[in-house]
Amino acid sequence: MNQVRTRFAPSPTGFVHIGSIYLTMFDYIVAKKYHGQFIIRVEDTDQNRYVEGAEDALFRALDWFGLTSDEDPIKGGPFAPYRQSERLDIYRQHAEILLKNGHAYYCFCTKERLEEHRKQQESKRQPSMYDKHCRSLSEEEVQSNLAKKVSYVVRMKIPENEIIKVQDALMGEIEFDSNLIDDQVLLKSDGFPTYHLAATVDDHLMEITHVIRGREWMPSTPKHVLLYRFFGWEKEMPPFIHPPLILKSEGQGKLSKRDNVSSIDYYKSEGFFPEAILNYLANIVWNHPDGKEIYDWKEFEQAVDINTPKVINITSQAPKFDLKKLEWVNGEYIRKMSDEELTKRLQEFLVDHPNKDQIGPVVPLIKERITKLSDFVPLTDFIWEKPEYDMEVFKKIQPKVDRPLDEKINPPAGGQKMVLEKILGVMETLPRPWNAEEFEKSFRKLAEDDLPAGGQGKIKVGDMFQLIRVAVSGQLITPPLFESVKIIGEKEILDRVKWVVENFGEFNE
RNA sequence: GGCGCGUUCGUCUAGUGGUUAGGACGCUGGGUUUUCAUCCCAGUAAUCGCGGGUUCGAAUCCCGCACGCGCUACCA
Repeated sequence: MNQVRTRFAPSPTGFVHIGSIYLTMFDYIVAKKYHGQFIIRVEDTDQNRYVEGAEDALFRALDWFGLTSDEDPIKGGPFAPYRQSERLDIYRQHAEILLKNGHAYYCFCTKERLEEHRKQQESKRQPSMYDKHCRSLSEEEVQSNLAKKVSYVVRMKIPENEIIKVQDALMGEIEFDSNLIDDQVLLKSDGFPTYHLAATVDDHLMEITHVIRGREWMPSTPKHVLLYRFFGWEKEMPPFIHPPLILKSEGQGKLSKRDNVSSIDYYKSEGFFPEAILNYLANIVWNHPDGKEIYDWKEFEQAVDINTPKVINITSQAPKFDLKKLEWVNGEYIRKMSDEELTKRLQEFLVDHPNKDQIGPVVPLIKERITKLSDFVPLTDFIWEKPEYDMEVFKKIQPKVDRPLDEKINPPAGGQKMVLEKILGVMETLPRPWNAEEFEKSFRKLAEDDLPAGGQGKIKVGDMFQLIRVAVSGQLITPPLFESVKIIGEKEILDRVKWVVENFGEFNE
């Protein structure tokens, strides 16, 4: 069997879209499963849409996902160059072959004429297609126009009255009426090829064995089938695989540039793992035979079998993007990761964090509490910095007592201050270094026996610890209290609690 | 408008003539827990887009319709 060769053919026209990664993943697993080659070919044939730096961003993104190519414009390879703008001669030569064997023709129609024609068709509610005006030009007219350097394009001569059959891997045989297929432009007036010519020629020349591309290409596949025929390459025509497009989670249409979740920059900045994203992307079109939801791309290879018609056993329906589920998948990766690995990833992610060398001990505390790396910061800020205290937060803890306390303790704010003073007192006498058992025991005792002064009532243990939590962190939700306290250190804790007691009721007004 | 594809819980998916239509996310409730989260348990939710057939029997096969998506450029 021939080497399996797949390709991802991006056009550098903007930021890297999640859909590109989704498609590249298919290319990658098909090639890797059979120890073949995965190629990146840059389709920069539209000079108007070219965006400086887009290609670079793409390579960085693919690298991040570990979707490394065997041949590409940077690495080179046996079929270089891999940038279509550097292969213009090749397309020109192939256009000439078609011109010569009668499958293509010169078209000198102006853009104005085409536009006018299109408008007329639309007003008559007819399908908008080229009227094949230049198909009937005489040889003399063509030569004369060429001699006069009249601007031209090369169009494909689509045969009439024929049913073009396309074998689509995922959808089976699809029939197209050739009369409804436009005489596609193959070579533009600027000498650049259109996608149809360039991709077909390159796929053949680069010996691509499986064409995997977005579903939006399906309607133009009959043109490509025809090109294979016109060039006499029918026998080597690869299977076409058109995975479904990813749709917006709400509203209508496919995931577009306007959706923030469509850019991979979003995932990088939020701290998602590339492998988790890949897992999610596989998951929306494929289900693991064991019912597993969490698996890596190696397992996703099970979906691939080039000896079956579908090649990749995925669903044909277009899925909606679900960020919630991606977050869940990412959280699963975080939880199953070793503390060391997670620490490393956090340090890489938190490049500017002032205490990033000290996050190691904190990691086990937050591992089950974050779903993406960016969640780390708001959850742990208080560990390194004295928090901003807010009376509103304290007011949310309404100590519940089993019977009325004296008027000094009610209203609650007053009671809280008194309790905080008691807490400070216990902390000051607690033998150092503090240990978890002693810490908990002392405060339980405080809650159950020594509060309030005079023994008139009890505070719930939970409320007690909440008060300590807020005094230490300024917030109601934190990683485990004692572990956090240990990391912060006895002295700093005492300073904070003392400050809170002294300034109670004053801050944040 | 034309052409093509698609249509099972809110979302992703299993299911290929006989199932209590299964799993996952989400959501809700409960348990564990000093908060949150994790973990565990339970629940919620799909008359399988609609209407006709075929059949003893249909989510599964056929036809029609509706809806959704894509394409309809000298863009990819």
